Amino acid sequence: MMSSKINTQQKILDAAQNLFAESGFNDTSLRQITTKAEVNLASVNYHFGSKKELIQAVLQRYLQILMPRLDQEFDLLLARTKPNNLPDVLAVFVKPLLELNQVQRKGTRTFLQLLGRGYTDVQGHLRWFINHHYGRTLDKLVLLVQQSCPHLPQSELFWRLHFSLGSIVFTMASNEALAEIALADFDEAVDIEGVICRLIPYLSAGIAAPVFNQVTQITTPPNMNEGAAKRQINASLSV
Amino acid sequence: MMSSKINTQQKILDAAQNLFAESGFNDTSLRQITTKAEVNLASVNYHFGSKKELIQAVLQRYLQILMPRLDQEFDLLLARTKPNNLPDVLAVFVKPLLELNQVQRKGTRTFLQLLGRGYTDVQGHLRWFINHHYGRTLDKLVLLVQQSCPHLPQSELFWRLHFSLGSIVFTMASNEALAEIALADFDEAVDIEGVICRLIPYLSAGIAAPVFNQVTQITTPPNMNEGAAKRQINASLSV
DNA sequence: CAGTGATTCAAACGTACATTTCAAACAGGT
DNA sequence: ACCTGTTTGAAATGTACGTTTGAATCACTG
Repeated sequence: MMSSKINTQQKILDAAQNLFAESGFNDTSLRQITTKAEVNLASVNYHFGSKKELIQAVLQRYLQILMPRLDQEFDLLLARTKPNNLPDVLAVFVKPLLELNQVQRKGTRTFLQLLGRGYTDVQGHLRWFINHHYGRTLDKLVLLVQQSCPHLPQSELFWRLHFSLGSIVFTMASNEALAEIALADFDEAVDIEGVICRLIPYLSAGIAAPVFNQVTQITTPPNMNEGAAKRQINASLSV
Repeated sequence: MMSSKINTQQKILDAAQNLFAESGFNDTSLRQITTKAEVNLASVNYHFGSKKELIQAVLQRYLQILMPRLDQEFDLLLARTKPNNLPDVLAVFVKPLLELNQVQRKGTRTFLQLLGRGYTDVQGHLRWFINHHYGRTLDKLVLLVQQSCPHLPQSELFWRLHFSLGSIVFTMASNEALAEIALADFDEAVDIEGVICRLIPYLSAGIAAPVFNQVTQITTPPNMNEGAAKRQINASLSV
């Protein structure tokens, strides 16, 4: 039935992932993708059904490798008797992320850019898609961060995790431009690994920062309902 | 010649700013804008020339108020003999930003959302527009941060300022959704002021975090050229 | 109140998009 | 070699967009 022509799907996925990473999902047309992939325009709808599903397939190629790896790293940390400190928790991302380079050339950079696009472009279906498939893993991450920052109220943690997500996503979306500037002005060749390593101390310090009681803040007494809190932190963490 | 019908431009600007803030520039059509503003479709091109120029006009309404205020705050800090600490530098944003609420209801939130959209949507002309008009003011900010963090190499500062920009921009772009979650799960009504106040300790700690010498990092010796560095940090800071 | 320039309006233009259609080309099994 | 189901190809469909057009309407001046 099928054999030698499997690669049409691959050609589409490869072309799509690079164009998506460069220009975002909304600003990349199926015509650009099929032209670059040297396949017929109708192939995308034939093989993937729709543009939406193509976007999900492109991300899924990386997620199905990354997420199980992260999951097992999280389990290792959770199994420890002593609580982990925050930099160690964040550091577990490094290896699984860099292993994506073995999946595909520049895989790590591409995946992170795609993740950034998933947030900044309006792609509600991606949010749902990721959380539906990998919500359990994300739960473990939130738990680990909570354990490593026991002094932080849940609400503060919620905001800081999103601040962090913003740093990551924004940096990765504009990653190439930033790397070029860094190279030109500081003679520093910063690859994706370098950026990740620079992010960790920044994020660790930010997340664990002392809570500052602001003058103007009129906060309702923290009256939160426990279970929903964690679920929602993680739900909104996914794309 | 003109008198009572000035408000067509205002109606367009008001409708456009809210739709832009909600859905981004690319995903808001002139038809949506003119429908909401209850004006004719052709009015936008008649009064503003093009969609691009409308986008700039929407942002300009806030920038021309905010930036001079920031500029004078920066000058005050720069005039001090003792170096300022980082939280104080970042804190000067609070008042000028909140004053935008007097310009328009929910002005602060709207402006920050628009700024976020300016980054996440691909709007190269906005980058140029802001830097062209307000580059001098941004220079002063970079200088202040440098002074308050003398232990940081320029390249590290460069990256951390962008990490911070990502936090701000991303948080503001998804501000409403986050605020809703916070309200539902933590019984915390977090307005835009609350978010800004939460951001400051996070950003301060992140930017000023100790530099961590990563194992894997193979960095070329810091060989930077002084003037270009500052210029580029700020150039890439603008939208 | 006639005339003039600024504004509004409905309609159309040209372009780009995702998706559909259906015939042609292709494969593997018998 | 022939059928059968899978994949490709070129073309068309329908929708939405930003922009342009030219006549109609308005507001003001002389």
